[in-house]
Amino acid sequence: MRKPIPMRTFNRLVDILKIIEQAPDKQSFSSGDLALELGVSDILIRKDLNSIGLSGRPKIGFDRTDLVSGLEGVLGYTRQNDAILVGCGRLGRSLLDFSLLDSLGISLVAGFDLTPSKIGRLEILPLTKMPSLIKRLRIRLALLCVPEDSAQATADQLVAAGIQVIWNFTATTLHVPEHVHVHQEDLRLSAAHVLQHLHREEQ
Amino acid sequence: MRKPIPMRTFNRLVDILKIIEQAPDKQSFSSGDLALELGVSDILIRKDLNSIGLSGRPKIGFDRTDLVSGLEGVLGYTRQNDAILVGCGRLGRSLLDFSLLDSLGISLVAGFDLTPSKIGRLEILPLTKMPSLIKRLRIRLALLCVPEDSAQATADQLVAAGIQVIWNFTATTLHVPEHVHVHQEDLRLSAAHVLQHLHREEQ
DNA sequence: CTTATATCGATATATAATTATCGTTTCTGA
DNA sequence: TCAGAAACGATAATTATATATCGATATAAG
Ligand SMILES: NC(=O)c1ccc[n+]([C@@H]2O[C@H](COP(=O)([O-])OP(=O)(O)OC[C@H]3O[C@@H](n4cnc5c(N)ncnc54)[C@H](O)[C@@H]3O)[C@@H](O)[C@H]2O)c1
Ligand SMILES: NC(=O)c1ccc[n+]([C@@H]2O[C@H](COP(=O)([O-])OP(=O)(O)OC[C@H]3O[C@@H](n4cnc5c(N)ncnc54)[C@H](O)[C@@H]3O)[C@@H](O)[C@H]2O)c1
Repeated sequence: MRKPIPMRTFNRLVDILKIIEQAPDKQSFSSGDLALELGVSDILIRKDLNSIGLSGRPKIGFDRTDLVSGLEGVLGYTRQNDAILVGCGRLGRSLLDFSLLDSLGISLVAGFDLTPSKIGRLEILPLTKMPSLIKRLRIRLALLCVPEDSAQATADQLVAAGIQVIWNFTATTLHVPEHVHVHQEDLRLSAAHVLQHLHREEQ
Repeated sequence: MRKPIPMRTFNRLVDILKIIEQAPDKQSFSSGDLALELGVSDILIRKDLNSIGLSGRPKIGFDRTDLVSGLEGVLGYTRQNDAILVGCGRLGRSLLDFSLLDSLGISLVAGFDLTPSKIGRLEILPLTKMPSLIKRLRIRLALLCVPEDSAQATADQLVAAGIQVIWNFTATTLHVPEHVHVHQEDLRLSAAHVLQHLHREEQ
């Protein structure tokens, strides 16, 4: 089995794929081009790409098709993963419309809320239906967008129903068993970066 | 002038402050405690804290009050920064309610949208009023939450009105002049991390 | 067909980040 | 009051990450 990808490399791979998608006309990309946009050396770009089995051609660069399929494969964007959305308020509804998620391989197949309804063609179900649906469709990922004071209790329900990964959009730190993974969508770090720039300008 | 803080250290400082805020009863924190939660060595924690002028006491650890004031100072959470919100749809309204921003030193003092209205006690103004308000209140930060296909045009208006930092919640990559800084709130990277964990579980 | 050049990959070097070691300080309890 | 332990800070060593160098290769132009 191949060794795990270092985090820094992983982050750059995400960035590289983004650059490629934003230049739909380019047929090939040299390590120098990509390096310039990312602010690192071309050598590093080649190392990153080589490490996931991609190679380029002298005088040409890396082929677009190779890059896209290689990167999407490694990043996991190719296969479609079913997920549920819990808490369909303002943020939740915004995410339901956010087409980027689909293109990254995440399909929201059901929504849950205290008050059931229908958004577009998607059923918003009451929470009582959650456990059975998770089991029936073998859902492993949940996006959590409930109010802060319901976050832990809802997470507990998700865990009890067998969810393995929680993408947590609330600011509440969740306590979950060892085998469950929480990815925290945290604006704190972003805010700190924003403030740095704000204050940098000041001088 | 003190040298700039390395990015990795900066990120850990944000995490450390979060840990402290989540343990409101603890009067002091040892580097070992913090290290355990962050998954790094205690030595590194001490280095990080020493680097911003904080020191601990043997047998006790770092004093809560020192930590909070030191960290908040460095991260810029102490002084209040006025900001505007452009695009008051689902995501935008959610952010207007998101009290975390206030506690990080970001006050949303006005909202703008195609359709003016009032949310709580906050006026949502038409875009025509934007330039004069930015100048009058000397606003330097804008949160951008408009639809993807208006993102670049709206950013152009913000730049023309003198905004210096744009916190971009749209997935669109913005092109702005050198002196303007864009902080991209990007779900791509998060999604990739989430998918890694989903697939890790699989084996 | 030959030459010039852009770009690659491999190996070596340099820099940055993290951890280990060790002696010191301050509190606790006998 | 003194021994022991918990935690600290400074310096040294290690590991990880990024860059530099250089020979090789494929393309394009003449
Ligand atoms: N990370 C971010 O980017 C970010 C940004 C803004 C808000 N937030 C957070 O996201 C969360 C949602 O924000 P919002 O503005 O959409 O709130 P909202 O009040 O608009 O929506 C919350 C929804 O959850 C539903 N709900 C309440 N309790 C529930 C439960 N136990 N189970 C299922 N559904 C339940 C409500 O009916 C409502 O529809 C909040 O915790 C907020 O603090 C995060
Ligand atoms: N980064 C994230 O976490 C994230 C999550 C979800 C959505 N998004 C993106 O955020 C943006 C907003 O999403 P949403 O769900 O709130 O959309 P929305 O349609 O609910 O709201 C958009 C708002 O912008 C207003 N608007 C349109 N054109 C405008 C203009 N030129 N100037 C000012 N206001 C204008 C509309 O009147 C509307 O109120 C979208 O681009 C979406 O793709 C980002």
